Amino acid sequence: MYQDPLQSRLTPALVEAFQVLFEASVDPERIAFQATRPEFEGDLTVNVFPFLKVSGRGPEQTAQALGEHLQEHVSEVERFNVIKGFLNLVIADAYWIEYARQALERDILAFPATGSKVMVEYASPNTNKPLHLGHLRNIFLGYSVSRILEAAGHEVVKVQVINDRGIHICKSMLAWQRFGKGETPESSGIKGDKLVGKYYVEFDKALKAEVEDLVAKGSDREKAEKEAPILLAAQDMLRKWEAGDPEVKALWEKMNGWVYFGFEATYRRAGVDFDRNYFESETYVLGKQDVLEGLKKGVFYEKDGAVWVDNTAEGLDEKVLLRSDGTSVYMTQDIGTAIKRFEEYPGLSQLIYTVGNEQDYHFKVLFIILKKLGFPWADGLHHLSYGMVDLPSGKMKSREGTVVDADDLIDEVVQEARRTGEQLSKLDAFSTDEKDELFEMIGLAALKYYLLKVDPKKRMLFDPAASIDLQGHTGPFIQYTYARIQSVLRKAGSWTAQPLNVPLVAEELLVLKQLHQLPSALHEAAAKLDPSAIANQTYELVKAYNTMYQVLPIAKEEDTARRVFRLGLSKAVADAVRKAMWCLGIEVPERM
RNA sequence: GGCCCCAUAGUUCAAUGGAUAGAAUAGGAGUUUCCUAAACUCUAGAUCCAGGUUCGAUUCCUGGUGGGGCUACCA
Repeated sequence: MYQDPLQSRLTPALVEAFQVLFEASVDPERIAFQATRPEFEGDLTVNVFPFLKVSGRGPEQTAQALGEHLQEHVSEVERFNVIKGFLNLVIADAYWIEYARQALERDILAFPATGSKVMVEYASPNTNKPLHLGHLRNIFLGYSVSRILEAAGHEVVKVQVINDRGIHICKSMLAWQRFGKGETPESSGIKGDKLVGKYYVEFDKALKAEVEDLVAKGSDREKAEKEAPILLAAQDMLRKWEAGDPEVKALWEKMNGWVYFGFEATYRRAGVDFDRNYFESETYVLGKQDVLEGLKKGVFYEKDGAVWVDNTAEGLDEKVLLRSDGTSVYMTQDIGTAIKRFEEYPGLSQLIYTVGNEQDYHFKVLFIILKKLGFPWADGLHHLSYGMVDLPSGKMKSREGTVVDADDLIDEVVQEARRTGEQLSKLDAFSTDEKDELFEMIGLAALKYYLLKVDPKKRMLFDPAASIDLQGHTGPFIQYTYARIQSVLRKAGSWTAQPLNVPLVAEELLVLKQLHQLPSALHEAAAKLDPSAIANQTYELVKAYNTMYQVLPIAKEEDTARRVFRLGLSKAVADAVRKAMWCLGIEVPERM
C-alpha cells in the first residue's frame, strides 16, 4: 500500500506504540489514516476502533495513550486531541514548510522508474464512420492513463487498433462506387472520414429502399433484409477483398487512406498520439494456429467440426473459436493479436485494453483462454472497462442519428471558450493567433476534464451545456488558477526562496495539505487506472489556492520571509498543477 | 430465461467499513479604490425499498424495485 512521507513516518511509530503500550503486534496494513475533519483541530486522524481488542482498553484511553507516545517519539507530531475513538494529530509547521521547500525543488508527481513496461490500447475505431463522443471518452481516458502510468514510473507503449476490414467498409466502398461520381475529400472539401461515413449512410439508405421494394413485391421482410441485391454485392466485395482482388484492394486502400487522414486530424487536435498502430487487415488472420495448438493440447475441444472452449467451470459459457468451415471469429484474432504483441514487445508486464463495458464478457473470456493456453503474461492482461456516455435525450444511436460527432463537439467547446473569452475582454494584448491557440486550449480542457473527472467505470451523462461550462468544477477553472499564479509570479519579479520560521496561517496550511495529497492521488490513479482521482484532487488543490489568494497578499505581502514563502508555495502549486493536468492530457496557459 | 453493471441534494458528480455524507451547478444573500471576479464568502437542499453482518454500513451479504449492458458457427 502506498503511503505518503508522513504516513510512512507514523505507521512504524504506531506499530511500536502498540508493542510498547499494549504488548501487541499489529499489522501495519491495518493502520488507516484519514484527513482530520475541518471541525476538529488536527491534520491527520487515526481511527483506533479497530484496535480496541488489541489494546484491551476503551477508545479514549487507547487513543490517548497512542497520542502521548507519538507526541513523545515523532518530532512531526506537535500535539494531539482525542474525540471518541479518533486520535487527531496536529503536525508541526516545520514538516509542512519543509514539504513546501521540496515541492518547489522537485517534481512531486514524478515517481522513480519501476523498470516495467506497459502497453495501453486506447482506440479501436472502425473505418466506415467518423469518431464520436464515445470514442472521445475512450481516447481521453486511455491517453490520460498512459500519462499517469508514465508519471508513476512505467515505460508506456500507446497503441490503437484500426478496424480497417470487414463488411462495414465494403458497404461504404460499394456505395461510393455506385453513387460517388468520383467524389474525393479534395473535390468535395469534406474531411476524409466524414466522406466515407457519408457513403456508409448512403449504403444504408439504398439498402432500405431495396428492402421496401422487395417487401412491396410480396417478399418476406426478414428474407428481404438478408437478400437485398446491394447487400449481396457488398458481401461479394468482401469475398473479393479476401481473395486479394486488385481493384477492390485499390479502392479499399484509397478510401481507408482518406479515413486515416481524417482520424489523424482529429487525434492531432485532441492532442493524442500512438506509438504503434495495429490494423485488423494484418491481424485478422492471427490466432488460428494458436487455437489449433490449443486443441491439440486439449485446452479446447471439437464439436460438429467447430473448435470450442468450455468456460463453464469459470461460471461462463462455451464459446466457438473456429467455425466448422475453419474460419475465425473475433475472439480468434484477439488471441493471436495478444500473442503477437507480447512477441513484439518482450518484457511487457501489462497489456491494458481501454474498451467500453459492453465488452466485459468478451475480455473475461479472452483472458481466461490465454491463461488456459499457459502464457505466463496472461496475468498482466487488463480490461480498462469504461461506461457508456448518455445524452440528455438518452442513448447515442448511430442508426437514429443521435451521435455527437467528435469534430463538431470540439468546435463547439472551442467556440464557447471564445465567446466567454472575448466577453471578459482580458485578452487585449493577445494577437489573433494567440487567441486562437488559447481558446483551443481552454475548450479542450473543458471537454477533457468533463469526461475525465468521472470514475471511468461508471456510465455518465454528457450534458452539452455543462461540458462547455467554464466555471466551477471544470478544466478551465484549473487553468485559470494556474494562469493567475503565473501572473503573480511575473509581477513579483525575482526572489529567492527561503525557509519560513514563523507559524503558518490557516489558508497556507490548507493549500499545503492539498498539495501534499496530490502524489497519493497520482498513486491511486495509477493503481486503479482512474484519472478521476488525480482530476478531483487537483481541483481540491486549486480551490484551496484560490481561497488563499483571495484572503492573503502574496507578491504584495510586506514581510519578506512570508512573501517569498507564499511565492514559493504558489510556484510549487503551479508546477504541480501543470504536471497533474499533463497527466490528464490537458495543457495550461500562462495567461487567460 | 441466464450472467454482469448501476441507483447519493432539483440536476451532474465525490466519499480506503468510521466523526455532523462532500463538491459543482441551478436557487437565495453578499464581496472589487488591493497580485486576473473564468474568483471568493454565506445560505438552503440527498444515501431507491426491506432484511442481515458489524461497536459502527452510502460502502459488505440476501431479497425486491427501477435503469443499462452482454448473451450468434454476424462482423
